[in-house]
Amino acid sequence: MDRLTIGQMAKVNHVSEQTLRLYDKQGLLCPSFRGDTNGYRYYDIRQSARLDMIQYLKSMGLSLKDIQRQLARENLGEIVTLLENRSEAIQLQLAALQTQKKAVERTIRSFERYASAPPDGRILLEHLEKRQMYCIDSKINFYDYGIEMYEKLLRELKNNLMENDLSLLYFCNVGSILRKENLLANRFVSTEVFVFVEEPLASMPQLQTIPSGNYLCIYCDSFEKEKDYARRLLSAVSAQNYQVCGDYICEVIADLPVVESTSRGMFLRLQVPVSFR
Amino acid sequence: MDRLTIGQMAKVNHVSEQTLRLYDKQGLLCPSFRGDTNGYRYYDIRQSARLDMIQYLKSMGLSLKDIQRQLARENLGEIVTLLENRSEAIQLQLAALQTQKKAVERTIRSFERYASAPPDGRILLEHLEKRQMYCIDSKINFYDYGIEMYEKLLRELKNNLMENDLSLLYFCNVGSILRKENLLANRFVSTEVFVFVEEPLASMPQLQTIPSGNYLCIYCDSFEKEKDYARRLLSAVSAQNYQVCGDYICEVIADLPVVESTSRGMFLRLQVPVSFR
DNA sequence: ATTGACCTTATATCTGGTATAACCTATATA
DNA sequence: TATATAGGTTATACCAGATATAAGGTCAAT
Repeated sequence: MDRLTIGQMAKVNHVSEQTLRLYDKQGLLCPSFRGDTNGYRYYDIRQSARLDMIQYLKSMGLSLKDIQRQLARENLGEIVTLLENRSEAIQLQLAALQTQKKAVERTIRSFERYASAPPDGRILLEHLEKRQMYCIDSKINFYDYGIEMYEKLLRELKNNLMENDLSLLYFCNVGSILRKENLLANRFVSTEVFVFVEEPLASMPQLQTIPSGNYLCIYCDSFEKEKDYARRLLSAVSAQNYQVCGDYICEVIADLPVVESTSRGMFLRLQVPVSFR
Repeated sequence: MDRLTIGQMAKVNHVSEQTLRLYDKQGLLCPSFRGDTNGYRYYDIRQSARLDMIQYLKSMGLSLKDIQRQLARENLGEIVTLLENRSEAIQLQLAALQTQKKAVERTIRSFERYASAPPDGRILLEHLEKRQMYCIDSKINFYDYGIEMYEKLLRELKNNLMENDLSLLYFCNVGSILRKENLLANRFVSTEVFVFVEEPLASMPQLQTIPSGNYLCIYCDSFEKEKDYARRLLSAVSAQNYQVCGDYICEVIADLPVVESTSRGMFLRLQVPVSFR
C-alpha cells in the first residue's frame, strides 16, 4: 500500500506542502494516516481524487469554505445553486472589469491629449462631437467664491453620483456651464457643475446632452485666469465674425496626477459653440 | 478658512474615517493641519482633489503603492506605462474570467446530465459530436493494476497538463482509450489516458480528435465493473448488428462532489463508435 | 556520529480595508 | 459643574488563501 509523505503528495499533485497542511487544518483534505511516533502526514494516492475536486472547484472561483461545505454534505442541488450564484458573480465582475478597462484606455488617451495640448492662451476652432453630461444645479454662483467653494460643489456632485450608484470612474472629466445669455451679458453667474459620462445611461433628470458642432476654444492653465480668458474668447468670437449659438463650457481637461498635494492642478478648455454669421 | 475634521472629510467624500487614517499613515493623503493639543486631523476642502485622484486611480485597479508612487513624483510618462500595464493585466483577467465562466456553466450542465443520466447497466445508442482530447501514453497497462495505478496515471496526465500551462479547469472530464483492435480481440490493454478539452488549443502532439458519430454507450457506476460492462457492450454490438468502427472510450462523466473522502466516486459512460452493417 | 533531506508547529507577511477596544476631547444640556 | 453623546486618538486583530520563515524533530545513508 502506497503511503505518500506530504512532500510526495505535493509533488505529484502540483501543490505546495504548505497548502496541503492548510487544507488539513481546514478539514478539506486530511491525510489518511498520521505517524504514531513522528506525527507525519501520510496520504493515500486515491486521495488525489478529492484534491482534484478541490482544485477544480477552486479554479472556478469557489472559496475554500464553500468547497468544504460542498464536500462535507454531498448535496447535488445545492452545488448547482452555488455554481449559478458564482456564474452571476462572474458576470458582474466581467462587466466591472470591462468598464475599468475602458476607463484605463480613456485615461491613457486623455494623457496623450494633455501632453499634446495647445499652450495656455491659444485660441482654436474645434469640431466637437455630441457629449452627454451628468449635471447638478447647486443654486450657488461659484464665480462669487474661490476655489474652495468650487471644491464644495464638486463634493455635492460626487455625492449625487454615488447616490445614483454611478461609478466614480466618471468623476474625472468635470466642468461647469455658463448659460449663453449670461455669457453674452458678461455676467459670470453659474450654479451648474457636471461630469461628462460616456455610456448610454438610464434616463435621469440630471442628464443633459450638448450637440456636436464647432466650438471656439481657449486653453487655460489656471482656475484664476478663467474670467479673463473667457472674455478673450468672446472678443475672438466677434473679431472672427462668429456668433455664439449655445452655452459656454469650462471643461477640466486633465486634473490627473498633475495634482499638487494641496490643490487641484488644472488645465482647462474654455469653449463656446459658434455658428458662422 | 474651512478646516474639516476627519468625520466631515469622510462624509463629503464618501470614504470611511478608517480609510482616511490609513491613507494618512501610508502617506497618500495627509491632513494639512494637525491639532496641537488634541492631535486631531484637520483637512482642507481642497485636498478633496487629491482624494478624487486617489479614488479615480484606485477604481481603475491600481494599488495604493502604485498610486503613492505616482502622486509622489509627478511623472507623466511613467503613469502612462503603468496604465498600459494595467490594461494588459485587465485583459488577462478578462480572459481568465471568461474561461472560468464557461467552466462553471459546463459544470452546471454536467450536473444536470448526471442527474438525468440513464441508470447503471443501460445500453443506448447516442449521437456524439466531434471531441478533442489531450491524451498521454503512460506505457503502463492500467487494466493490469487497480485504481491506485489509475490515479497515478492521472497524476502524470495532470503534470503534463500543467507543464504545458493548461488550466486545471480541463482536469474534470477524464477518460481512457482502448484501441479498436484490442477491444475486438477482447484484450484489455490500454496505456492511454486523456482529458477532454473544449477550446481550440495551439497544436500539440498530445491533442487528438475523435469524430462525431453514433456511439453505443453503456452506463456504469463503478470502476470495477468496467471490463464486464465493456463485454456486454460488445455483445450488444453484435446482437444489434452494428459494426465497431473506432476506438473504445471509457469516459468519467461525473467525478464531481459525488466524491467519497477516500476515493473517486465514479459514473462512467463506456462507449464505442458503431456503423450500421 | 553526522549530514542532508524531510517533516513538525508556530508565526509573520501580503492587500485594502473593516472592526474592536480603550481612551481622550468637544459641545450642549440638566 | 456634571454628564451625555458625539466624535476624535491609537493600537490591535480580522478577512482569504496562500507564502515565507524560524526553530526544532525525524529518517536514511554514509
